[in-house]
Amino acid sequence: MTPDPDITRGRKFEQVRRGASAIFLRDGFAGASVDDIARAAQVSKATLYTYFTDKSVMFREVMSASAAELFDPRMNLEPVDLPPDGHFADMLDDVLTWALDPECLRLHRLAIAEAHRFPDCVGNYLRLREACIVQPIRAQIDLWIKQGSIREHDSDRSSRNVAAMLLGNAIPQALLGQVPDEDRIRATARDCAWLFTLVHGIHQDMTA
Amino acid sequence: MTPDPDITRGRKFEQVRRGASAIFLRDGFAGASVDDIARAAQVSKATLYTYFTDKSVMFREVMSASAAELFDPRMNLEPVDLPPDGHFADMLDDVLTWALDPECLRLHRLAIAEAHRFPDCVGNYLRLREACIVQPIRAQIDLWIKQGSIREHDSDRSSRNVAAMLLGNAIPQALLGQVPDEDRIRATARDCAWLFTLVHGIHQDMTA
DNA sequence: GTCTATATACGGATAGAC
DNA sequence: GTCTATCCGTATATAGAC
Repeated sequence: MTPDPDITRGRKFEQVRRGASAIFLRDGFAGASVDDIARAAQVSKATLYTYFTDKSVMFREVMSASAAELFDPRMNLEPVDLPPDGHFADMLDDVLTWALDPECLRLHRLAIAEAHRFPDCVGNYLRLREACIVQPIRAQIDLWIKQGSIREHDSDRSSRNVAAMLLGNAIPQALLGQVPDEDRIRATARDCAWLFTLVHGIHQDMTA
Repeated sequence: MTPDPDITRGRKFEQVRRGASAIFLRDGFAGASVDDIARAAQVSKATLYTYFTDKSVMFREVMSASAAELFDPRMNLEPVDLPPDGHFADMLDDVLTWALDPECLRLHRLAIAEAHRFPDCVGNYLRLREACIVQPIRAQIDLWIKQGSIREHDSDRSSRNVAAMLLGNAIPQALLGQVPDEDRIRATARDCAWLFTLVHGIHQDMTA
């Protein structure tokens, strides 16, 4: 929401932004035509150019607005006051399910595709997304450590490792078109939770 | 190397293929212009069109040829007859370093970017890549299981988990422009190896 | 088979009426 | 502020000479 000299807001701003968003997310930056965007926004091309000085400015706005929209609501995912056992798997399930949401995937694909055309945009995106994924996990782990439910350790590292294992297979495959089904998601979440508690839990059973 | 009716091979075929490869990998499908490709290949546009019926055929050829070139030499990475301890971390280091190679990253980015424009191409790519990454890990694990160095378990699952944790953080970040340095790679590889042996090893020390 | 030159369409961006 | 109509460069693809 920082005022951008290249962007003038007006009546149909949201409408335009949504249209642009839809087309960019579908076709990428180079693949998107402003004619298509105008059609999708139900606005004339000239109107587009009253809002944005050119296509690249339009793209930047779409990226930051989409990221803000997608990543903000997740922030209110507070750590829950429950034992690590079953809840952790549920939580990881939620995170993975969220990350596999079509909207989330499209934005991620776009960010990757345009990474070296718009490095600044994408850097910002990466930070926001990272925060949305590993921070909840880390907060939860920290709470459990504080409560003495699990052993003390470097939660920054372990939360990143958990996130990596949780998303490391599913996201690349989903980005390439093979989205895992619910059962597969659940199994992955369980594996992660199991492995985490096995390594960092207090009462681990090595024969399990 | 399957004969494609849309492709006629000739004297400058390789030259053309390399030029197209360079431009597509740099600019994506929609972003690449055939003028640029012709320039990069030091060939006229007309010559391009004697080899490929159109741009999309050119793209498909680039994808499959690049994948074949990048993924084939890795196949001869045989499991080594060593104890899991130090060697596993080294091996994982190799895998991660390879996956972070600029050429490998560019192809991966392209595959993701064009996933829904060329689903067939990308499906093939995904399988080849998967095989290159988790198969060596799995083969190594299987060997150790057979030797009795580590406990018996579902190596298919564990190798995928190891691969996920190994690549899950580094690859997305690298795709978005933030390639980790050697130390970071080494640390990640070590974490993975440590965690794997801790969970599946025979002589684990839980206080470590 | 390979080139130069060109057809044809589509792209981003703008002029000017309202 | 929003539209219709248009400019003009660039894009893909081809014709035809050699």
